[in-house]
Amino acid sequence: MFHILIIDDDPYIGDLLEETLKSADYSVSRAFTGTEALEILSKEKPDLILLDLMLPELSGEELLPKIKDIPVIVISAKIDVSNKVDLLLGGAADYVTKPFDMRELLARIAVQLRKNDKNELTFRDLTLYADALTVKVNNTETRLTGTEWAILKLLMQDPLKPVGKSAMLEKISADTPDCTERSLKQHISNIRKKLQSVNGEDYIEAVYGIGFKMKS
Amino acid sequence: MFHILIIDDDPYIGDLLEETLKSADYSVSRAFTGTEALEILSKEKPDLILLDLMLPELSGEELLPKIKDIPVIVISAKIDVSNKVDLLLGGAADYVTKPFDMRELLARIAVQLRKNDKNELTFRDLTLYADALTVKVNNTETRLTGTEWAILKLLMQDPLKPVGKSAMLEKISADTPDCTERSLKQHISNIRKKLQSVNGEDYIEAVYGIGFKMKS
DNA sequence: GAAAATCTTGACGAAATATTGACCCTTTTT
DNA sequence: AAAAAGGGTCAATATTTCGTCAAGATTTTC
Repeated sequence: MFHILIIDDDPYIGDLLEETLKSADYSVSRAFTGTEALEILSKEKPDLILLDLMLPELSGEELLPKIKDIPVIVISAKIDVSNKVDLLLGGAADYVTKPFDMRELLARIAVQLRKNDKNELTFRDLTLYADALTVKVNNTETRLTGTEWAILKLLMQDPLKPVGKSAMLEKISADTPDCTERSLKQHISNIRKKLQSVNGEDYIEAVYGIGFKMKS
Repeated sequence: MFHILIIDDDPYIGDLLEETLKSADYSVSRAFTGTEALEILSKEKPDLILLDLMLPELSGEELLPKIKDIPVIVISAKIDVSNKVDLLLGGAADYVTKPFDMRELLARIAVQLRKNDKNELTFRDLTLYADALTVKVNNTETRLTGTEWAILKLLMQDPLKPVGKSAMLEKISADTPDCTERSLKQHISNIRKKLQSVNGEDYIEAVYGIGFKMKS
């Protein structure tokens, strides 16, 4: 089940949203101020955020840049186009103006969550499965460990772009708190070995001084 | 550069879109009917599709499910919410109603292309990429080392103005603490060599007694 | 609690990158 | 015109990073 954080100081709209989302089978958290939202985000990581711009203390515009890796749908009464453009370019995934139709909002939420939903990731003849901790190389399935899988996923999410070593460590630190650059190197080596054992190819490329990327 | 396919039978709106997109530095293909669109898609794979619903032969609603793995922004005069919802759930990435503001459309396109971070720097036929540590010369990609990239970036940030050697050293000292004017000279030479190996041109010019600038 | 799987760390050769010396050419100064 | 200073490049050396083996530490599984 997907988890959604509603950030809105207006209790009436907030309640309406919460009720609608719950009946659409989402779980919901609530924040009424920007600082409260940050507090919640430090503890839990929702799949999506609904953000009203008019907030006491910390405004929505200030809050948005602080949110990383979670799609944000901005809800606002402001119909000003330049404001809308700024927010979209500033990281918002979508922008809905009040008053909005609840069915449309639900559809736009579904669009954002659809991206997270695909539990397969492919690159050349590699397929990474989300639920099984495995990769298929050339139709041969190979088992990976948890961290190996997490690392390969990071690389395959954006195969063209090198991923920095420190960025990797940060993102996999949840499962392996004391993974260092030293051990990361070893994990990469182990992934290579497992993939190579199938058809002898090396799929990973080092970018000197930066990190790693998929070999294109 | 990103490539966008416009599917619209109205030549006036299509021309307007094409012109706007081109001036925003996208490359553009055009289709005027649904079948024509499918024909184009069998040959090329754009990064994004703008789809008008009112099409002769094959309607936009029928065309949408046939498009796979490419984000589609639907443009339509239909403001009917249930129609909007159906399309969004049916695979559309976004939905914009006519009449629309061109700046907003551009922002929504940028969101789909995740072009939020401007990590490109161009000068003549050079393009410097921030995340990959590469330059494209005449569409041929060449890899640079970290310091080479940092130096070229400084020069390309404003190509007309010469950059002093001491200023360069200061700004790249984070990565290479013991780079001197002596080694800087060598790095410049190495950059030249890499760029020249593509089409024989020298892009860097020395300013006697000061430093370096891009050759204009 | 023993065995197995996984994670981390030390060591060392290989590869990529950075720095330096030598030498010649060009520009500026005297 | 000669001297001095800056610029350009080759080649050698130094330094940093990468890749892997093997061993020890930790966690998971039975």
